[in-house]
Amino acid sequence: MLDIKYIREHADEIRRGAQAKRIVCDVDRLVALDSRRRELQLQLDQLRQQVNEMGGQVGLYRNLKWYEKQGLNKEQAEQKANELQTQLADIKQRIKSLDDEESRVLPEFEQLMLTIPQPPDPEVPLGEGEGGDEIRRWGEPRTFDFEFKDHVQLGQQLGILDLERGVKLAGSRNYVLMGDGARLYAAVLRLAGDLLIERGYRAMQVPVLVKESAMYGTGYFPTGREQAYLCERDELSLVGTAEVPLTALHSDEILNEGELPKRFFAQSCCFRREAGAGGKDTYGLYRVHLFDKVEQVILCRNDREESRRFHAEILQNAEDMMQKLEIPYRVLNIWTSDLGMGQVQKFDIEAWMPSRKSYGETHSASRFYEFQARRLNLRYKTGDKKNHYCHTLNNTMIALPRVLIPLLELNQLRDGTVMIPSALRPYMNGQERLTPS
RNA sequence: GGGGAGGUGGCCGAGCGGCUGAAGGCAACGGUUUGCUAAACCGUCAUACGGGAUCAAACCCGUAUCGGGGGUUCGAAUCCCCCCCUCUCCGCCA
Repeated sequence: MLDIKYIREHADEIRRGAQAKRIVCDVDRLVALDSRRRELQLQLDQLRQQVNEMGGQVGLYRNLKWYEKQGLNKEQAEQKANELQTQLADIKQRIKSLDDEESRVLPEFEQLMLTIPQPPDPEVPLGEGEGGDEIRRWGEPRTFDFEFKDHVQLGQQLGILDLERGVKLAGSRNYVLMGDGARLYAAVLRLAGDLLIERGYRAMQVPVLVKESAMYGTGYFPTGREQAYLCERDELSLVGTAEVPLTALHSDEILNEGELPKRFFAQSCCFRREAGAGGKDTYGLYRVHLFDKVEQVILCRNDREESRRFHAEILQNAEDMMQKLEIPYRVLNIWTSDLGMGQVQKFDIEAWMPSRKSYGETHSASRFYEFQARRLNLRYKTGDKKNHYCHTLNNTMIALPRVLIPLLELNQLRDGTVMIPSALRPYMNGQERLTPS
């Protein structure tokens, strides 16, 4: 959410931003509702002021000590009071009708406020459709001097992946990992967490079934509603990322400036319906309904330069993780047309996946400035006792099982066994290789 | 799931239906005093929105907010109804 005053005064900029993001929103309608809303408030405030003042008078005219002091007798005072009450009844009628109008205008206004996207930063490339400009690469895509296998073949031959039973249990886009597969999965997550702990990030364990306010606050609702699993009778939603509970953790709070920045991470289950994905990426472990992710979240001061620095930091953390895993990747500066409602800039990391013969997205690092903090009512107080909205940022540290695709495929040997990258071996009891079990 | 108790400002804690945005205390901040610290004293000390003033702020005015919503009343933190949450006893249970 943006500041209505800012929208009012920079309507053009907002319109251009929405255009660049390819997001449809009605700025004119919003501005019109805003001015009507302010007129109504002004009138209502004035009428309420009258009511308060006259109401106080009524009280006085009913107060024996007071009206005797004014030299009035009971009848005179009573009559004054009644007169006032008659006038009040009239004013309250007017309040009622204005109030009715306000209660029609406000919900629409608030609804529209939630649909206004934040303009992208200038360094974001203008684009069309999904994607971004490649800004760097690390590592070389591996070439094979033998017929390589994809992660599904490898997983099945090693006896660590069972897609059929996953589907039997839970429908399409589900899977089961066994033995070394499950161990490897856990090992990657632990490595990611340990790396972040080393760097001063605070480990968190958070709810993954959250109230709608958290979904709205982080910007996933109302637009992304289709993508979420809802537990409707309890009015709760399963989160698609720990970004939601972590970013909303301090919602409706006023932090002290000294507490910032807050560097968090959480490993959590992530639930995504993949509605609209249609038949896309149905093969293997690429796009599944339930996965695990270690997510980084930073809450910092309201300072764009600071936000940028932290953005670089969380991106670096993820790149370092990929380097530890020895997975070649590239980093994209995502186009305006592929940015979400609140994001001002987003960098994706894509890992080389032999079976896809391409880079595939494994990470997404976004910064939001105040956008989420405003929706969440997440603020901090400075030394001069002023309140400011925080800035929020997040990035994947690692997400599984997707990263198992390059991890298995890139490290396979001719005989179908898979070498374990050395950074993971300590988490696998020193095991160096996956062999059929 | 059933029975009790309770939800007031950063915290604790008062609060006859009008003069209570809310006593008092603590914490915090500014100041006086002081060799330093402590103590003492004085002052400040919720948030949002709107209006006015301004280059902008400071500032001035108003409205709303005492868990949330609705009602009674000229007037509600205070009375009534519904909901939510916390604590506690019982039952159930990873």
